[in-house]
Amino acid sequence: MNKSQINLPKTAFSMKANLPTKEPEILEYWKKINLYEELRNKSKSKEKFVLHDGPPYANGNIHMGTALNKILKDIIVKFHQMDGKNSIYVPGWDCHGLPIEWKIEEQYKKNKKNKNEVPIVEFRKECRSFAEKWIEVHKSQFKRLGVIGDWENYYSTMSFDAEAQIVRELGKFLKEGSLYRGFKPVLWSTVEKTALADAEVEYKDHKSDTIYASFSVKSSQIKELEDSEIVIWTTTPWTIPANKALAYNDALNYVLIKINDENDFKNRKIVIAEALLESVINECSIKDFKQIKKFKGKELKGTICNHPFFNLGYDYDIPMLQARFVTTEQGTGIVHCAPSHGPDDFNLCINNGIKAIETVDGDGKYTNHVKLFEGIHIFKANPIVIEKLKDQNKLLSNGELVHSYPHSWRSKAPLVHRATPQWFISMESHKLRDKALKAIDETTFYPSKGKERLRSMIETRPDWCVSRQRVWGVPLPIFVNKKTKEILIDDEVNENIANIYEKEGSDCWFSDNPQRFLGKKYKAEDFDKLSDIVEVWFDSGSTHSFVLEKREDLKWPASMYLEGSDQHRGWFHSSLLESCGTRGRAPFESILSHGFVVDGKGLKMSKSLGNAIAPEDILKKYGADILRIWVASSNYAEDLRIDYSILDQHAESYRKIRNTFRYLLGNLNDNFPKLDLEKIDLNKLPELEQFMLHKIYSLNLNFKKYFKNYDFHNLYKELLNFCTVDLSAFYFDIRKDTLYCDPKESSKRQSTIILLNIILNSLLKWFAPILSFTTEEIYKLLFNDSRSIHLEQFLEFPESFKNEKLNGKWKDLIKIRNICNISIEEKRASKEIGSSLEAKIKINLDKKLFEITQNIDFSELCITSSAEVLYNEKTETNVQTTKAKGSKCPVCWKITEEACPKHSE
RNA sequence: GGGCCGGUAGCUCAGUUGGUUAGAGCACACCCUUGAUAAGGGUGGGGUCGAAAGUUCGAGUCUUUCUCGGCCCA
Repeated sequence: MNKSQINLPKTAFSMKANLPTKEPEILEYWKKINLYEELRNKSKSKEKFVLHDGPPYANGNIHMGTALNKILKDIIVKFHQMDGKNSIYVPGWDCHGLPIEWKIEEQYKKNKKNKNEVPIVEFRKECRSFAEKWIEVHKSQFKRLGVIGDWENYYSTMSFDAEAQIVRELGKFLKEGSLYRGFKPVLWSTVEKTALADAEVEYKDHKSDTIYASFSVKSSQIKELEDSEIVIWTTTPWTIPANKALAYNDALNYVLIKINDENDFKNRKIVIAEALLESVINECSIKDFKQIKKFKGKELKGTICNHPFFNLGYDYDIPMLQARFVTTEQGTGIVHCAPSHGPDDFNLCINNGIKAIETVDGDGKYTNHVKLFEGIHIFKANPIVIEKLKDQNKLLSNGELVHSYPHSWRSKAPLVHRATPQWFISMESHKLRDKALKAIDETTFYPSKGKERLRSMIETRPDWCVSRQRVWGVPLPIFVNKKTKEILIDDEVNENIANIYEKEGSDCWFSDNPQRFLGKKYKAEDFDKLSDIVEVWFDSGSTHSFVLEKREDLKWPASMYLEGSDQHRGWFHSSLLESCGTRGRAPFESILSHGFVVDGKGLKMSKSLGNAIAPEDILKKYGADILRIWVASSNYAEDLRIDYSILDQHAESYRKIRNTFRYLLGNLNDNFPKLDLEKIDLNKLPELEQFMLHKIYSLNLNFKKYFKNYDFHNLYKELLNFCTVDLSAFYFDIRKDTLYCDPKESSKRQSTIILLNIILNSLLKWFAPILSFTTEEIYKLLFNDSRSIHLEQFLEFPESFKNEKLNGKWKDLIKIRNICNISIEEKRASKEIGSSLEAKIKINLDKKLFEITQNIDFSELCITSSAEVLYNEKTETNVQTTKAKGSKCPVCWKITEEACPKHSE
């Protein structure tokens, strides 16, 4: 063999990746070969793994969070597919809801169009086409990330079959009786007679009447309070008739004072927060008083009061309840609660078993639930309330206050919180809470802390309000009997509505004669048809029913739901409740939740900070595979940091991996014969090759372990370390000599080629779920026919590859090698030698090490020109390096005093 | 403001039931190589484990407080 015959690597696989241009070509290729259909055909008979897509909202471009979510899903789906499952991913979109309504309304505003003059059906059509447009945009953006799924047959919450199924699902709650009509305060305009969303509210100054009113204590565990009064302050005197409770704060200090002034309050004792004493005595002009007692808020527990209008028929108990929202910013430190007229009030009361009722009608007039005030408009009620408080001797003081107050953006009229009829699913009536808690126990959570998070929310949440007074959504399919006020519960009617929606969608609810939905059994004139829509969380909470259950290719329950950790309150939550209510168990077997994408410093991404990175920019600069590495290498159990320096680092790792592949391909000259791993005669391989097979075998065990726990950052780290430590710096470096300089037919070189073949095959498959594009690029280069790496399975390695004894021995050898390197480095630093091939090493070993190294050529291992091993019991392992003498072989570059034994003919 | 989660080298991550001098890869510095070459190899520096206090013979690990950050709620 002479210099002209050395085997240098040669491959068509370029060092430069050029991902931003190459990846779209691969996407075209996947489209051409119908990869998704191929995958399904190939694995038809296999066990299913169904990752059910949590639908993103069809609005706006995708951001890093969405990209992370989709890539993580794709990585998991691909892992299961290659692990021998039929791993199916059907993407979906959430389409109904307020944000899209606003977008359309904004367009109306720009074009000076009035929403109220547009027929509902027409408005809804615009919402629908808006959502359709964004689905298409999202689709192409998600595909670009390398996500493989059934993009042609995606699901959406606005498809006719979805709308129909949502009606059927609601029908189940209706029939069961857990769906009931209740009341809940919403921001209401008595001018437009409609509810307003937060975004439709303008805050501006408003002059309100203020009162200090007193509630006499009926009973309390503080003895001195029993003939005292609790004083509250409010800017909405008209809500006093709806008062049901008083709120205090455990953490505050309160005082009991006795008033000595000559007026109606002489000799009366009142309770207020200590911190507000001064402002109260000023505002109420209390000149002469005496503090009787000071106590902690928590002592107020259990105190019951009487309503100021007790003697006018308001003879129910007013309990005092602890609430954190009570502060000492204003007022008296005790807050009057009308559950029908404030969200805080409502929540506090509902948690203490006090429900809101309809106290005010849509026009703003008191209903017959409010004694003495029925028919009076609330905006005219303040003077009457004040008058009656005075009559009852319960008014300490009154005045006026100009403060910021919510107004309608349209009519500019002041708004009120008004308890409106809403539809709730009870957490208790049919044990929904218990069912859900049990279902949580039966679910596997990744990471495990997700379980507690979801559980604590389910444990404390109030009944589920599923109605909204909006337009863009599935209409609540409910009729109420005009006379009896009873809800119509009839499967036939419900199914009739569902069937109609299935054919034409739900728009007809707003336009068609109600008789059409009621059928022949009932007369439309006997019923009120609801005009509410279903809240969108019920929509997406029902996806399992119209996607998983309905589609033949999927299965119910899903193998996994995977979303950001905010979805513990969102989709995980609503899906769990919906499914437990209708089917008694969760629609998922496992939940994987991931953290949020934050910037390099751990701060959230925001426009104002200017730290946001768009997926699009990353794709342009680096390519999807780099982004996929970022996903795989980050610990999704916590927040995921990203910035350009982090991406640069991953791009660097990518280059290392790519060059590992390039070395393999180059030395194989792009030839890749299929090997039967079982048939390899291990005894014919050199020990180094046997050791590497053991490495591959044990790496594969770790790989499986990590994958099973969805522990991708450790999995990726292990793969990367294998490339850098075990291959590049060790095996590849050592075997370069054999590959370049040994004859092609030599058994040592052929053994090396076998190993390269196995390593290439392993790496391709291990990396395929993560580096979906690059592994495909290589696969295409090796097999020039219509196949894809993603149609392959992970390799199974024969157990014979496992060799713990050899592994132990080679661990020692590598330790010795490291000591050799340090010794060589000394000579290099002192400029005695340059390349390690200029070195000659003498290694002193103790007896044990000496014995295991009998058959080892350290000149090969350490890439030196020669190596001598000596047995020396007294010293620890040590190495002496000297400069090799002789001449350099032009083929293998080893320096020998005689002619090169291998390369002189 | 409340609930939950988190803070280990410049970066991404390990660190078992508390137990030697806290690890890996990347990045960085220096050197070598020029037959993986816009590659490859070797050596090395770098951490009061967010802060403080406590429990303990011993704390990155357990407790408390504080601080910073994230999610959810108000």
